[in-house]
Amino acid sequence: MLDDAGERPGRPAATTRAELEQVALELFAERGFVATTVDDIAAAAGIGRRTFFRYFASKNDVVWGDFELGLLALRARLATVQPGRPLLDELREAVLAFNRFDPGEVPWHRDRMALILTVPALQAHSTLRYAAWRSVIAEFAAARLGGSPADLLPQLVAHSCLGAALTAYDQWLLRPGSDLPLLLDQAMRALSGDWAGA
Amino acid sequence: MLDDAGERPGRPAATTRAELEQVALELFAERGFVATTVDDIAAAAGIGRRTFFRYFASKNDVVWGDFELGLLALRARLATVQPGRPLLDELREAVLAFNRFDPGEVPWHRDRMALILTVPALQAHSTLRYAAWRSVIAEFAAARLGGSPADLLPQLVAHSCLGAALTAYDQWLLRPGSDLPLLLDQAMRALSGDWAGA
DNA sequence: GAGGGTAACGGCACCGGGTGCCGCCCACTA
DNA sequence: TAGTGGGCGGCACCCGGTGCCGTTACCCTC
Repeated sequence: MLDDAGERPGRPAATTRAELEQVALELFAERGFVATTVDDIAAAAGIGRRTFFRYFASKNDVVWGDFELGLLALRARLATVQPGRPLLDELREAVLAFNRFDPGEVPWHRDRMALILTVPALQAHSTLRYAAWRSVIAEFAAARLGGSPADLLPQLVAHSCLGAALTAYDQWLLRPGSDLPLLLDQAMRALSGDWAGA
Repeated sequence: MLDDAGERPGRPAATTRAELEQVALELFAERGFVATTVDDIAAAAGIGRRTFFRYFASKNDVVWGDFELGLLALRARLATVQPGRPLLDELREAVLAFNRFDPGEVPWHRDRMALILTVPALQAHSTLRYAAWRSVIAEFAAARLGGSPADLLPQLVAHSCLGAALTAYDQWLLRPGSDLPLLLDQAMRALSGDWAGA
């Protein structure tokens, strides 16, 4: 729905999610997220405000691109993993893969993540997205550890992985020129708990 | 401001945060959080809607009681800890202490946490509160590990502790009759990373 | 006991995100 | 050429949140 350029029955869609996202991100970069209203975005994209909400459930969602797709890919990847290696190694590689991007997309992605991690409204909203991400991890961890994804340990593993990823992203945005994959690797490795001693 | 029963100059406050909180929680329990409007709360408390926002910055905040006070206590506790013991042990005890309540308050607290952890709007908003909590932990961890609280490892430790606490709370709410301190203890101990192997 | 200072109250108007409703538009199909 | 059906988008509305400003009620001083 809402996409295919000129297919079957009804009236053709006036725009696409990707196009709207691009228009919106430009406005956000100019005026900031909060100062940009949905009316602004709709006007800039040449659509009605009401239509905007048919493409995105909320203004917050604009910034998340195709997160659901990434989630599917993550789940698919984890489903085909061989049981030989240590859990944390698998998770580390999966997290790295999930956050790998074409060099051309990186600045784009960086802008998006900067918004998500610094604008309070987006920071708050992100929790709901992360919950879905965590449940993918918890599912995999439960399969490895035995028991249900709802059990304490898989849930904790999922929270830990998320914490590591967020920590790495924070560092990435904090230190210009830093290397995201490296930071993710460091953060994930630290989940082994070396620091617990003192 | 806004509290002391009958002190100095101006007009006396019409109510208190605690009273408003109680009125609001009752309404939330009856109709649910989203179905209760700020007008409802204000009317039930016999104040104007405008006044409500002088006691709480947002409807979301009603549910958080004296979180800031707890934060101060946590910071104070961590500041007076002797450097002898392993970091994770100290953190575990601090987290347990932070979440210790009078038996009489427990059902109250349980209701609040159930709202925070299940109502999407509150779930999202909680992230902003947790950030302050994490920074207290990161501060302490940095003091122990050396370096700045903004460094990767202290941030990761803070995220991990938060993840453990949230996991424990989720389990507590999921399993009626379960023991919160025990769950917190289990979750915090699991941060040592036993699970990393497989 | 009259008056001034002061701080909280609370109405009003406004903004912006989000939603239900409904008529309109327009490509495709028969 | 008529009909179908899905996207568009205006309209009215709800609700959380804010700035403004006059009002209220206490306490202190004269």
